[in-house]
Amino acid sequence: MELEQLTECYKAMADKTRLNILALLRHEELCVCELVEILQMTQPSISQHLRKLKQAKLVKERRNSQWIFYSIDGENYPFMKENLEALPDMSDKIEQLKQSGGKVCC
Amino acid sequence: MELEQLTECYKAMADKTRLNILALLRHEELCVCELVEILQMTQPSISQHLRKLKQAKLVKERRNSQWIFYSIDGENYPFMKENLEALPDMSDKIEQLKQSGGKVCC
DNA sequence: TTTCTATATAAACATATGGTTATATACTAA
DNA sequence: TTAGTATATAACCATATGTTTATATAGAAA
Repeated sequence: MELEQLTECYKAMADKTRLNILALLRHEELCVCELVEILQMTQPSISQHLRKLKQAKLVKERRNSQWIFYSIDGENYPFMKENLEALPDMSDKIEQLKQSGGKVCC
Repeated sequence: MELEQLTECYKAMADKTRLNILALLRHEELCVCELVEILQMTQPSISQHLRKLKQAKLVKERRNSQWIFYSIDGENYPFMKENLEALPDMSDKIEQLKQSGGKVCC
């Protein structure tokens, strides 16, 4: 692959918050406000991290009325499956969100 | 794996020069002055990139008299093999170095 | 229309990062 | 020992990055 695109990919992954987002999206698609709730960060910060992940083609978005759902876009790098599998399991965070009523959405 | 260590790994890979170094080391171990010659960068710059790669456990070093040879350390991340395979082939650069007498070493 | 919610964008600022120059360290050879 | 080569480190500077606050945009509901 081209070094430029690979660099952009790894730059997108070179941040703890963004790896957290990817680890969460491995379980299911989530909207911005759900990520804000789980990661306890401000909405603009999450939005800007998502923009970087989207520009690097690591996630894709889907609008549903006023919500925008983000999910993993696993087709753009031949090594991405193995990389995502190395991320920690975050199912407890998702479960927590559902039980606190934060899911459904927002 | 731990997010902290994964972040350090991807930070180490999030630079074009360092991806170039990894792509070169895929072919064979190289010393600092050979990398300086191939990449046409200053010696301190290459040294500092190598330090980052070493701290992230992506490369290891071996001293041989006054030279220090760097090579891939592929055992620390389960996904590294696939990631390295996506790097561009640089055998022409290695070949060029050998033909110009830059090899043997320094 | 107006209001509310969800998300994106912009501006400002502090910190991190990469390159350069100068210097230090380690080893070799004379 | 001294001189030369290979590499590492430190200081400095310019640029990149992440966070915050404020504001803009888009859609839903009244």
